[in-house]
Amino acid sequence: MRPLYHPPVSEITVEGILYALSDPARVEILAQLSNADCEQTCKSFAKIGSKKLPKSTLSQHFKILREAGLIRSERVGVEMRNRPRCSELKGKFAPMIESILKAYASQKRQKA
Amino acid sequence: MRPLYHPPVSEITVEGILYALSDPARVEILAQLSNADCEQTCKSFAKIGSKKLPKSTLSQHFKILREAGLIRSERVGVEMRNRPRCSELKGKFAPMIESILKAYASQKRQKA
DNA sequence: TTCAATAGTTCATATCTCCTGAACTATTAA
DNA sequence: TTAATAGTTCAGGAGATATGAACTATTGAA
Repeated sequence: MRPLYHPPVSEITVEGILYALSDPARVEILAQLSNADCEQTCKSFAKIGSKKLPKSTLSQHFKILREAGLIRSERVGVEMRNRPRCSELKGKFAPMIESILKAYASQKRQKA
Repeated sequence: MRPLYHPPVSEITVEGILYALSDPARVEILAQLSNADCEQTCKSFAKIGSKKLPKSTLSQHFKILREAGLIRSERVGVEMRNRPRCSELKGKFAPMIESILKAYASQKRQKA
């Protein structure tokens, strides 16, 4: 199993971030991860909204978020802990990401 | 030729906007359109960066931006005028879009 | 150790999406 | 009319995405 790749901040791009967040499942994952009290394993996302996702698909989604520079994944025992990298992205991308998550949260609130 | 569809603000979604902006050519188009003095026809985007795009591709890109609610297209004589809809999106999406364009512009500046 | 269980990754492939050349539509001007 | 210009639509192949099956890594128990 090849080691997980986390791009350095200098390699992260706006397009890459937007692409990663262009899938509804992935915005939802990042949004939930950004709630500090959220469980951070892949397993905990087996259901997103009302949709059940197979683990190979989830693994792909996490990989895309990871390689866009949005999250950091770290093995802890048998599971993978994922957390947003936003503290590392200060200034450069954090305002954009925050405004995206804010708009997404507000949209969700309105639908409910 | 079926009439161009412009979604009402109530139908515009965060995911839709992020998807539309997940293609480098499309962020670039929106970014340029957001400069008031930019030429607004499709024709004027036949080259994006160093890449030459065929008009069928461009037409698709404009359609996606339009149907995500990001631009309004209007026929004027033989050509199509496109302008961003951000004034209509006040509050709901404008901050997000602005922060995206800002991050994109700053990234471009840094590369140059 | 070995075995089983759990969590996730990787691979193969079927499906879906996107890009683009070619044909078509709409408008204008000669 | 006809020609020119600007864009749309369509069809096909090329490329991306989703997912079941097989694999890897870690832990805990026998």
